[in-house]
Amino acid sequence: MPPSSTVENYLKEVYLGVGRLPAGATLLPMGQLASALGVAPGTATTMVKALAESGLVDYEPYNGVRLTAAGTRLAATVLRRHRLVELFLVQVMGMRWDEVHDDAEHLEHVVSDRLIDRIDEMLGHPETDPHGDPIPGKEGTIRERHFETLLTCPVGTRVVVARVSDQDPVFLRFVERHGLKPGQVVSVDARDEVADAVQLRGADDTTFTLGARAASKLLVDVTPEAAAAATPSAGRNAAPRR
Amino acid sequence: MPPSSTVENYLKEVYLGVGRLPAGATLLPMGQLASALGVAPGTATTMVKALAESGLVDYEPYNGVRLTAAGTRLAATVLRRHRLVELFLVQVMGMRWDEVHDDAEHLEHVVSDRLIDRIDEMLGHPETDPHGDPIPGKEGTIRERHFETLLTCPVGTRVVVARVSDQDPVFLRFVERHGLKPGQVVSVDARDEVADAVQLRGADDTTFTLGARAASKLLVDVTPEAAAAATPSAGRNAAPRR
DNA sequence: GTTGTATTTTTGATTAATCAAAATCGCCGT
DNA sequence: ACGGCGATTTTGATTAATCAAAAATACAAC
Repeated sequence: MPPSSTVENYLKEVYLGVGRLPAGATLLPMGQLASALGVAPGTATTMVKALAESGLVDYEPYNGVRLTAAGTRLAATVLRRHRLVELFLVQVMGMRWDEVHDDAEHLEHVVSDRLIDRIDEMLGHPETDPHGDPIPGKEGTIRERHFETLLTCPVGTRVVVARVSDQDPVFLRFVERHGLKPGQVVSVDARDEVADAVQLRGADDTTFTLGARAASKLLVDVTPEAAAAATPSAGRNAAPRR
Repeated sequence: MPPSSTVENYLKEVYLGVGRLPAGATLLPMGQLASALGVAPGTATTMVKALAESGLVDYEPYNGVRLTAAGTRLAATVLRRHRLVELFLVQVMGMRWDEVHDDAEHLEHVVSDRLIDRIDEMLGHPETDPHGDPIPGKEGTIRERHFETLLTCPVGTRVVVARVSDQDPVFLRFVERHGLKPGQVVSVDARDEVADAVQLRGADDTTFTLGARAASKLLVDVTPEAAAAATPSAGRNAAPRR
């Protein structure tokens, strides 16, 4: 009776899906859950009813799902495994940050507590994974910080990329090429509402443009302390230099 | 259509089961397969028929199963993943050799080719895992060496433990305590057929007794080269000293 | 208010893997 | 050669997860 991979995935997606909801909303519509999981709507409904039965989610027919405390705890441990594994694959195994997601997606369901603790220890109890996503604590605690995005942050100030909220390898490689990995510094030169784009200036003073959709996937830390602490060119979690 | 974990497990157990068959036999009885997998006999029959349909095994009703060439190749890649993972957990993650089996049992079904290649490379393309079991090659080739056991090897000569054919943690810890890990030297002082036991002398000249059942699980290399090459006290694949 | 549309739920089936228990088979021993 | 017993196969059901398509529902628009 450990939860099946399927159950773990549902809980994980409910957690992530609720996080992406517009401010104020707390119920994830079934359609969104179904498409995040790549299953038919009816499948999600059936499964969610079962999860509600087990006390892992609250389910309001026609309105959506939300995690209970127990469900949140479980989702957090899955996310913890996923993110620790991703960071491990980058830092220890020397894999690229854009190629670790799929392996992590599978490994998150099978690594034992003993092994995940070993990984956590080996990485020095890290707080975030290579994409800047927070790593939940051992007891299922998640500290989600709030960030601006390149679409909402003040123009002209140097900000530090904190998190990239898209796992697509193509996008991640693009982000890397432009020096936008978590930990790297950038500033918004201008923002053009009409053109739906932002003008950016990287640490090396090169400028480039990003569409609004892409810009909104780059979460940034606007506090002065962050800018001060940031390494000018190299991001965190880079592959081990030798 | 990658093979399911279940299929991989069936193929793996057919491979291992056939290996344990008395000399001459090549067909693994369904009962043995079923109990190795922990399923009811009928379940094994049903599944094996399906595997035969897919051309992975030869199935002779009432006689047993055997792998086809295709089945052998698949079994080898599963075994390769399992054994590389076990060695990785010991060498890189610093886990004990008696606690890695269960993790490997799960991981063997989910590690990607890319990751397993990375592990293989990181370990320097090892030939055997911590228990001395051979690691199949990338292309599904398995080189099984033939070994004597402490029950059949010559009395009085120094031999090198090559392989321990039992994954039980309790037994493995016992083996370790007595300096019988793969790579370590031992010699048989005497063998008593009636008492069903062997008198052993370890590298440090301590003597102890092993029952026949246990002795037969310790495969040894009796060639003089092996004895010459062996480190007197430390076995291969020991945890990284620091 | 009625109606339309998009979303959600229901329904009925399917697939993979399993079990328990009944039926069957192979073969050993006298 | 035959009876019986242990191993194997069959049978009938079950569980988890899924889909397609039909039915129901919510809500916004008119």
